[in-house]
Amino acid sequence: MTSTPGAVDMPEDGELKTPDRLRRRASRLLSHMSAKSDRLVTEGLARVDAHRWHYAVLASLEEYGPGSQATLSRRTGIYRSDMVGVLNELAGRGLVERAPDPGDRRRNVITITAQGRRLLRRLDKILDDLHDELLAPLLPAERDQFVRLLTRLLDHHTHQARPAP
Amino acid sequence: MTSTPGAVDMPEDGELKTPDRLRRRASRLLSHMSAKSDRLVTEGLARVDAHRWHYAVLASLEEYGPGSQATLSRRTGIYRSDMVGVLNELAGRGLVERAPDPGDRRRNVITITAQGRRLLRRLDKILDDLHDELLAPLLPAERDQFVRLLTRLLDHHTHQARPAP
DNA sequence: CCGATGTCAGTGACACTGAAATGT
DNA sequence: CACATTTCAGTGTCACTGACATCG
Repeated sequence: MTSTPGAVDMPEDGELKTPDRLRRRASRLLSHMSAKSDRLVTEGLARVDAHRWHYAVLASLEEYGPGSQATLSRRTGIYRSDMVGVLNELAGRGLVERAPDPGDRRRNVITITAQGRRLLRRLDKILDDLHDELLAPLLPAERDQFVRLLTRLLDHHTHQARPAP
Repeated sequence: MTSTPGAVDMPEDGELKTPDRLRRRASRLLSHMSAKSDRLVTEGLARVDAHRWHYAVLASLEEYGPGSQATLSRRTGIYRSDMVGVLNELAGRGLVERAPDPGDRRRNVITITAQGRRLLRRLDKILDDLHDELLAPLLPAERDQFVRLLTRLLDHHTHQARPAP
């Protein structure tokens, strides 16, 4: 047993009766839930030797079309510096093509390949299942609302201009 | 200007007309939103020389009463390895007291001090403001629902027994 | 002997910085 | 010249592991 005679009694989180609305801060909920979600997705994708940024880049390419590395960076939220390595990976696996932009010789134009599209289909299915697991306790309507609320929050904070770097 | 004559046209995220429901995955929304939230809170607390775990530990102590380090660890989600350093910090600032548990000589009992409570009040106010900023685009009722949905999700995934370590 | 606790040393992932080379 | 792009070489943070000594 956990309790020892004479020892100080220490209530755990689970033993609480009333939900502590005071301390259940949205920021903490977000942090912890995001950690769970990240682990779930990362592990799910690792089972097929894929990573989160694989999906992010491939999906972005299919949705918005080819783009420079800086463009992809802005679309996916992956830093320009890190994008280099990600694209090395993806190009090495034949999932994207990296070619110099004839119109602006600073840039590379990244294009998704047929193989990239095939992997994307597969990852999409896997992510559908993982999201079913992630959002399991919510009804379909609640899932929609959750996504809508999150989207509005994120849009608000990304369209907010950042202080000059 | 961004566009150069002859260069490949690359739509950015902001120029899109229809919201891409396909790609707006909950996991990605959570990750990105959590990142924003974490930065907001971290920066806000840094302005008064405090950290996220300061608040987590102090709030946990005030809500649930004194506890061992392992107990605090479970309540706050901070790893028990990391809790050592956190408590060194807090004890060094006179915000908590660390005393051996007479009933179980393995444990330390951590208690919040009067000064700790004072800081907690202050941090609570600061966090209230930060959350107003964080949840700005949502109406009060929507904020409640957002927190409720998050809470249900998190509860589901934390009460799920983890595979044996 | 098994398990919980407090501690330390260390790892891996990731967001982010700084700076250089090249081009507009 | 100021600015954008690609790249590389870092830093800091944080969740997490492994191991150890102490104790129940």
